[in-house]
Amino acid sequence: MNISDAAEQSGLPAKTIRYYEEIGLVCPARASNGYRAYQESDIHKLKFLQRSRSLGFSVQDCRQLLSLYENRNRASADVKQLAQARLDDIDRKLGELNSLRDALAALIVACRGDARPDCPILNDLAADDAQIRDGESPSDRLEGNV
Amino acid sequence: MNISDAAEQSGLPAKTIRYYEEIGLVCPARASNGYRAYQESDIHKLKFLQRSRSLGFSVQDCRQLLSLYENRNRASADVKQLAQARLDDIDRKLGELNSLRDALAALIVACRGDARPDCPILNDLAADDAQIRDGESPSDRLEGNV
DNA sequence: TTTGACATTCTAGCTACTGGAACCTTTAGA
DNA sequence: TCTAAAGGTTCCAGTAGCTAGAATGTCAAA
Repeated sequence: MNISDAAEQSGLPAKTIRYYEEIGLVCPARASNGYRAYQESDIHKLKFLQRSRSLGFSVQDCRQLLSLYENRNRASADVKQLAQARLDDIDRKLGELNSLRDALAALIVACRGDARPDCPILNDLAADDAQIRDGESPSDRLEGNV
Repeated sequence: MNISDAAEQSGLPAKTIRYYEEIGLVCPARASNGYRAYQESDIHKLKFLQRSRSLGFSVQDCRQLLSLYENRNRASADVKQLAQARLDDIDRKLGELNSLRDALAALIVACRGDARPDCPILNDLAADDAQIRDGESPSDRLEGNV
């Protein structure tokens, strides 16, 4: 099976599949012409990756999950621990996003949004006590943008 | 004022402040020894950036907000529009994260988490119908990890 | 004078891809 | 059989927003 079929079956772009090979996640055999030749087992792994990535696991997490998946002597506790850590991340992020949302929504409501220059949003952003008000250090900030 | 004072007053790491200069956000004067010399107005801008970044605006958004902030003829509608777009982003992301959370939480509950290998989490990740089940294309995925 | 804290520039790395160029192979049609 | 298109290959560069670290210069206090 060539890479475009693998892409279709796994739901991943071909570029991504090549990238996963580059970082050693799924390394298919090669045909005599140099083309990648995907087996069913490779497709299975790619689907596994697609699904775990879509659940927000990092590529490193996926690597671990994949090796647990292939290990017949695994303990389900190990998997659960990984998943729980992810859930904790998500909950933390949800908390941050929710308070962000509230802060922003409040500013938007307060702004008339007309042709005049005075704007509570800008006033808030420029306020001298901004840092004290939300008491946040740079390192607390969200890791990725929305 | 040297960069470390600017860092302290703005709540941003010095490295970040240099980066902001590199991308043309805040470009302070230079002293005769080559050190960056921050004025009050620079500090003000840095604080503005710190606050708007902490509200999740992208650096590009911040650039716009900063220029609106400095434009006495601005219309508050322009600012409001930017903020509203951000809010929409956040709401979309909250929706995604919430469903992610639910899916993951359900899997975790179902997993015994003991020394045995059988694990509903892995089963789900490996399921053949995973893509159909959540009907998601690769491009729909969350832009950043948690 | 020396030491240490601070400043400078530069390069490289992080995540997880993505786009594009230059080139090779296969396949379908005239 | 020739040709053109579609697909494959590798490699390099870029994305966002910093961050780490090296090599070096400057300044203030003991």
